[in-house]
Amino acid sequence: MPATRTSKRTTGKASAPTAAKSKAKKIPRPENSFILYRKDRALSYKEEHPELFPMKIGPLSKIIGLLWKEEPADVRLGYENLAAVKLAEHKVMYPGYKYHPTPKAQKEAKKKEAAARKARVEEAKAARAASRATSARAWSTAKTPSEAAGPVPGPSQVAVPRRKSRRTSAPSGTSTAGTSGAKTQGAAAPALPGTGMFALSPDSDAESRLSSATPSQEFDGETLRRLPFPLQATATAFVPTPTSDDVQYAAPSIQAPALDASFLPELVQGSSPQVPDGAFFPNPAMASPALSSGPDSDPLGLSRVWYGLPPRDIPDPAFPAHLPPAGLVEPIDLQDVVFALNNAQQTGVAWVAHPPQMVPDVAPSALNPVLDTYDYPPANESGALGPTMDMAEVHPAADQSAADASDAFTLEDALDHVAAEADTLWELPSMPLSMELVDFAVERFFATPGVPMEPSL
DNA sequence: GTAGCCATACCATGGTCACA
DNA sequence: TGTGACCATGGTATGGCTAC
Repeated sequence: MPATRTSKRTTGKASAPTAAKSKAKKIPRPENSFILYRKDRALSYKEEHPELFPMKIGPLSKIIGLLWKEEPADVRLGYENLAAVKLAEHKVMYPGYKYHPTPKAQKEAKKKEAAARKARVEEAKAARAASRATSARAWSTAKTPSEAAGPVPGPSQVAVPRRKSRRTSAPSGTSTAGTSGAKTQGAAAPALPGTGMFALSPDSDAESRLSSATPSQEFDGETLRRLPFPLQATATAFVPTPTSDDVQYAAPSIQAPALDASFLPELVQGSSPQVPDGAFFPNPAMASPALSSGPDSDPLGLSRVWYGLPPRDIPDPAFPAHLPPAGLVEPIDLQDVVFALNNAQQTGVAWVAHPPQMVPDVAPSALNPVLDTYDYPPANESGALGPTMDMAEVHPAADQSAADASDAFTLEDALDHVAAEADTLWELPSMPLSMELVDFAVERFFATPGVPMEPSL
């Protein structure tokens, strides 16, 4: 159950400094829905009202707070979904993370200590000033330089020891923090050792190992497979995305009753009267058992894990009706898992879909040239249609995907991929993502072949 | 003396924690 | 269980500190 806000800072005192800015090593908290909204809205507000800028953060936050309250429910829900995904990503990136706010007493003690330090410095400054004044007077009346030097300075006149420099060896201009971009580059961006061992682990050392890694290092395909996002190890055939209209045509026989592990069945290889042997089906009910799946029939391991429908609810400009090119192979990442599970929970339909333009009384082959390659045979008596794929097309595409994955790949690329996907999430249908669902998706993610670490959730 | 780095303060809302 | 506090984000101003 989400906690309700019970208090609000009204003291006028500032919050602690942004951790991401002040301490590169500290793991930042996951962003909540409002913070994500604020980030987006500040940019758009600046575009809408350039005459009001530069504007201080205080007034801008007030304005955005008001706008947030006035936003329709679906917009807020979109950001809540996005926050849920960010939370899931955060759990994957920092499996052992736990929020530890500094107790008030400790904070105040620290503040007191800082104030005392400041007072000491001021005192030393004053002493130096007094010393200079004394010296000047002595010099003005001195007959010789040795006389002008005056007495040996006392302890209070000795300069305060300088603390060790915090300056790094980075060239100037590289540490202009404060922009969102700074988080994905430089020291703030966790990177990996080139050996392929990803420094994510469920223990508390993960933080230091992440921060000590070298940015902008390139990684081979094996390393890439170990990255949390995208999940290359479970590359699988793309299935057209269902829309809300599709749900009503879904086959009753494959509706999932509840959210559990049975939502993640193996992809079934089989055949049907309409498609060639070897096509992949998302559900056993849709494929005859003529062919069985296995390493021989599935050399690329495409049937290893089937996580559900990739969440491509956003129209693909390249193809009508969201249809990807035949044989397109996409990696499935955590976002996909969360979406698929959420969709399953909300609609009870996880696996069956047909193109949005398809209606039951129209023959699939009459609809779209794309269907020359795609085939959507009736799955059962209810007329529900299930997607299948021509594996003669899929396998070469999978080959290409594997080749791409073997290319040198920077962590920055992977992070960009995640960020780009997250940016589109607000367009998802209005469905709340429960924390249970997120946790479940994360657990499934870590159970995936190719992901080396177990989470300690 | 100055350039550059860093921390802090300002503000909003929501999630999370410790404590009574 | 309720409450209060911290902290996540953004850009700018300001001041302290260090290196040159």
